[in-house]
Amino acid sequence: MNRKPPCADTRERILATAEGLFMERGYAATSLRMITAKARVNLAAVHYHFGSKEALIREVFERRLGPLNAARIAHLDRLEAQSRGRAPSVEQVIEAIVAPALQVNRDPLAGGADFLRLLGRAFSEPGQTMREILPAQYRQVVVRFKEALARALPGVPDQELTWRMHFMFGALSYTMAGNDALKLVATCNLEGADDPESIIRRLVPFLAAGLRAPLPGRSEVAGGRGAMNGRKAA
Amino acid sequence: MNRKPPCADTRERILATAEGLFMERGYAATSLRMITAKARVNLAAVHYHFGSKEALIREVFERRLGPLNAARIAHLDRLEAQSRGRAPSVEQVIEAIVAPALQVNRDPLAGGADFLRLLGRAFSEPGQTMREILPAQYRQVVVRFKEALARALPGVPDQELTWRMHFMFGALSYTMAGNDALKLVATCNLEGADDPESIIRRLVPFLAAGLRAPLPGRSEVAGGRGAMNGRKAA
DNA sequence: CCATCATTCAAACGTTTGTTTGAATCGCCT
DNA sequence: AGGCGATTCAAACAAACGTTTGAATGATGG
Repeated sequence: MNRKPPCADTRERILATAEGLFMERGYAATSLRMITAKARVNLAAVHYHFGSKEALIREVFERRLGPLNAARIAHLDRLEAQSRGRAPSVEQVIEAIVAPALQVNRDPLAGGADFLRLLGRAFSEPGQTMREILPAQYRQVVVRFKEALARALPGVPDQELTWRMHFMFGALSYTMAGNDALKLVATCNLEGADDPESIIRRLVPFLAAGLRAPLPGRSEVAGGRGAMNGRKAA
Repeated sequence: MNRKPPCADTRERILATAEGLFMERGYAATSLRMITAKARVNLAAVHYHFGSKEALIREVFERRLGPLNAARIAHLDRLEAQSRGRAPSVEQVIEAIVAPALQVNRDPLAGGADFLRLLGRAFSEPGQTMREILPAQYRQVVVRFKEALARALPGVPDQELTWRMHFMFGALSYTMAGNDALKLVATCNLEGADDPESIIRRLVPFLAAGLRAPLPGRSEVAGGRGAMNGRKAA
């Protein structure tokens, strides 16, 4: 089966190196020669093992995103099994999305911070490739978590919930990708920027409050001057 | 002064075409030949008018982002002048960020939706260029709006507010860039996705509620099962 | 021990990339 | 008219790109 010439981890080293380079330079700006040089691998090896550059990035994503989203759904399953009858809270549902990502961050073998930053960028990256990979990988997650959030937020209409989930994924992917963008606008030193757990501890309440926000009025954009704390409208 | 050969709008046509192509294909994946061909302009014209490809994208951003952020600060100035003594509300401050972008969206001469989507992607795009352009263009905006939000949210500590602004910019830029990413995860048809005003009407309450969220506890991530509507903690 | 197969390797393939060049073109001012 | 300066243009540049090829390599199974 496995013929093992001097180094048989060629495949793995290509994937790991490509992951890092795609993260810090982007897909289009990363050449196969950069990857193979840094991985100390022959240029032709990438075509031998993957077939093309596009097939390579496809595999870089699928091997990470599959387990991550599976862990999210498993977390949600566990949550709904524990609390029989009663629906899990908004915070718990959000944590089921965020905690698996946090675990990936901690585990370099699962991709570590590199993959999370790459993933955060993938959503806003153009090109046909990502528009094929991401929907396939996320469809099930979106359906399941929207159901769970709908149960936790019975007062929020379907359309409104869809939008708020969209905003939530925005803040989430931006935060995951953001170690760079963060410093762009940071006037003061962000302490704890290197500690993902403290970021999560701040992000979850933010998102939960946003999801529970009072429903927007029919016409005007801004609430009155005195618009005060989140009081559910309906 | 202005010698006007048959077409003197060469510069402008390059900028407009580059804006559109960078938006839909990304910076690295857009070649000068694509731009000059679509703009019906000679290839060498871009080097004559701008000097290099990087200088071109730099100008694409600066001519749009400058006025946009200036309008945001002007909006905030007007807001603070009107309400003497009392601090503007969170919703009003958020609207000062969002409304000028909405106006850009409506006005094709100011860049239109193309530039907003390009801008939304710019934050998560790698490369040294963006890490030089964006901080310079946004520094003043961040400082001013953080001051305004701090006055509107006296209970939120400085560190916490910085993070929440980060989350806010995330949801905002993701939403602006998102007409593509939107369809990625949308299981049901998002009505109003083409109407920016209705998006804003949903986004502002979401962000305001997130900014006003109860402060996170010291240790645990998720609130209790019964964690209910936004009650300010401190 | 030789044949076999998966893997590695150096070299080259034809395109496309950003950039440069030098001559042609055109409106303006004296 | 005529020369000037700004602009356009076709052509070429070297470099880098993704991809392909065909021979070397080395462990495995008959």
